[in-house]
Amino acid sequence: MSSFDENEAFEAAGRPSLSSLAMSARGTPYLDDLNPAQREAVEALDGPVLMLAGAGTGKTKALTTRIAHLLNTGRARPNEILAVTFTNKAAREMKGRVERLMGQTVEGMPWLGTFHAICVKLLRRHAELVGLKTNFTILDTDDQVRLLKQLIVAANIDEKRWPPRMLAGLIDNWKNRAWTPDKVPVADAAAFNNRGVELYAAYQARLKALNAVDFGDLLLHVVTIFQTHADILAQYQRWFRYILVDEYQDTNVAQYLWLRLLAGGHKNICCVGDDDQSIYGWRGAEVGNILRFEKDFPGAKVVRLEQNYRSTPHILAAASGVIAGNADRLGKTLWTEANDGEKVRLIGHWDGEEEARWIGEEIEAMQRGTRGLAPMGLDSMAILVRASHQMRAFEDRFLTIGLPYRVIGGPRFYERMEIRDAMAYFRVAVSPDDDLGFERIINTPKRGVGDKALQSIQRVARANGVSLLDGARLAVAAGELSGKAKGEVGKLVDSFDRWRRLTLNPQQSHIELAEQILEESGYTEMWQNDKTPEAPGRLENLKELVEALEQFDNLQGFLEHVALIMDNETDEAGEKVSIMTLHGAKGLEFPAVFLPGWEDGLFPSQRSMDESGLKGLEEERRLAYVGITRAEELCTISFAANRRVYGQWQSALPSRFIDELPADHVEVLTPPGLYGGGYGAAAPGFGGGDIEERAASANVYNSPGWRRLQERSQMRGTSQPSEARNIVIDMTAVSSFTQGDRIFHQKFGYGYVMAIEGDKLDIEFEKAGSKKVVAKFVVAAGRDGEDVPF
DNA sequence: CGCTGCATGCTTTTT
DNA sequence: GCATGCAGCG
Repeated sequence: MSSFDENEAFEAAGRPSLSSLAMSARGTPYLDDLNPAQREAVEALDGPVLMLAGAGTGKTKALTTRIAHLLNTGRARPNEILAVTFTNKAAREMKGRVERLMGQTVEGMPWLGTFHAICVKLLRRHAELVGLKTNFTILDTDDQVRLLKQLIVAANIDEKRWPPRMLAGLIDNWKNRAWTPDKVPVADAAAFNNRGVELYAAYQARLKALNAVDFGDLLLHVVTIFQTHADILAQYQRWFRYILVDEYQDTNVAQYLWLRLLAGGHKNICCVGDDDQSIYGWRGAEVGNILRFEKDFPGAKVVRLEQNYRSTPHILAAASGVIAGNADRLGKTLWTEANDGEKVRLIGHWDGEEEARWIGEEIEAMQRGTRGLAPMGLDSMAILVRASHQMRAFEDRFLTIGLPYRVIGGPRFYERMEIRDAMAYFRVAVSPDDDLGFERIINTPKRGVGDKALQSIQRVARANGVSLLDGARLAVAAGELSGKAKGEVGKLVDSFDRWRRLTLNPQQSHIELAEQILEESGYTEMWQNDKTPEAPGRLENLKELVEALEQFDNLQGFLEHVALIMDNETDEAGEKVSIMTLHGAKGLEFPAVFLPGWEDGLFPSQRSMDESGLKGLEEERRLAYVGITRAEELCTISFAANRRVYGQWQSALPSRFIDELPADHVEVLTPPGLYGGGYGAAAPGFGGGDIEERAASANVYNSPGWRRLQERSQMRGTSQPSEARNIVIDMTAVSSFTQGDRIFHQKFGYGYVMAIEGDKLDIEFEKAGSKKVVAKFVVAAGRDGEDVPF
């Protein structure tokens, strides 16, 4: 039986009586801070509770106060409370707020964390029950895909018709539903050219051989252990006296089973969520979990948090109007004591670039203070898009006008190529049998070790039943490699031997070792010699990676933790507008929010509707609800008639969600005639109507205003070259650049100044084409790039 | 083995 | 429009 460490020790010591733990003498002042619904949710400590918390209703406050109350009344010790979140950020926030409420650091809430982090902890204790060693490694998506690719090739399947990513998605889905290979239903097993389940089983076998798991396994293995070892399950059921779950609407089947199993004893489970904010169906979340709660947990108490502390009544009404279009809701009515404020604003544009230009100008106006609103800092404003490719229009525009912005989302720190490469070096140094890591870096930087050399090494390794690193060693000794590869691989193997010895030396600083590895492997040098605009950033990231090591005692510890902490906290200083996806905005709030791209096909996304029909449309509608409810004071929705999609111009109709906005709470900014056909003006019954009907009635494209715009836009389009030729070159301008200067720009790379117009430069970039950019965003670069300016 | 040039095919994203 | 991935050549 595996150890229960802190639990066992505690049980052996005997459970202190509840009264001795109770600190009720201190009173419960924190309860006075709550509204009646919140208070009800906090005080209903026993039995199943569903806290239905609408956007901005103080759910984190209720959740954390509930934890404080559990501790304060002596119902549970900190380590007897299981509190799960989806993200590290949410877990951190919760921990911090509990500590503030308790007025002290909560000594160990070891079981407050993400589903995955908690599962890692459980799985390390019981790894042997699913055929793993306790030091198993966690593969990221990249490793997962590379592994699957090997299996697909080995199974003689055409990887072009059946791409590894597709299989990865399929297996993820199955794992989300808690289907082990033997449990995949026959109907689904036909997937992936009839070989899906076979490959899934092969993949699991390979993972076991590598002593590795993927993210899905973390949950699935633990569920399997619980299902097959009643004694172990019973111990945890006893141990976790109270369970709290954040964002319950986002749980998938595996997480749901996990929770049900653990809550099976005390049944003290409190789930917090909002069915209207379920936006992760596409990655396995089941809204059904929250809709079914009362059936799953008979006698459940349902508490609704409906008082909103975030948004104005107009914003709430607009959001409510949209979400009312969904069936199968548990239903909530948000209300607020706030004053009316501004109506939600709606504006149409000719195309996506104009939309970006308008929003840029609007942001600058709001900075100065406009519409009777106080001047707003850029940190108070956000642009929320449906799909990340929409961000480019804004980035381009903001770079041109010199408006500071930050993109939230994007590739996470630990997902970046250079970070993964560096980590692969560390991994192999720490565990020489990490074949995936070795394979990743054997030819990075380029060592002249190509496909053929790698295949020889793999062959030797397999024939001798050893790791790739040892296979490489043997291949070199046996003269299996050609000239260049032989020398290089030999050197690499020697290096790893040396680094390995250093990892085992307790005197060796792991930070210095990490630097040494990156230096000696030639990895740092590779990026120093790289002339692409990304290279400096990558070197910067490597520096950051090494700095992050300081928080750990050794490389091993660092590697173990990092797999789960894919944080992307880029707290770049300075006032900046945030640009992010609607998904990325969940849980955030901003005084002013822009929601561009409300066009049918883009939002709601055509693909979502094609793939998931009405269910997909409803999820898109929830996304619209999430978007609007991020706004505190000012919410601006916009759409464009034309947009470049995959380089192709396409026109679209305004989103059907626009028709669903309640007219009383919307101010249409679009000039009359521009959008005369649909919203408010002409059609009182804009709530209904299918798309064809609206297309027929929308005289948008025939209206005089629209025509005017179109003409203007076309004129602009064709006149640009001549305008450019007429630019007055002002040599006295503030900028210190002259025509013909070679410059460097953070995003666009190298280019030459073609013309100067005030503080704006016309630059012909080597890679990015010609752009207008504010002078302060570029730096002088030497001729032919010999002088990299950092 | 590595580079270049063409064909392809696309949401959303945490862990 | 762009990144990725493959085939073909040096």
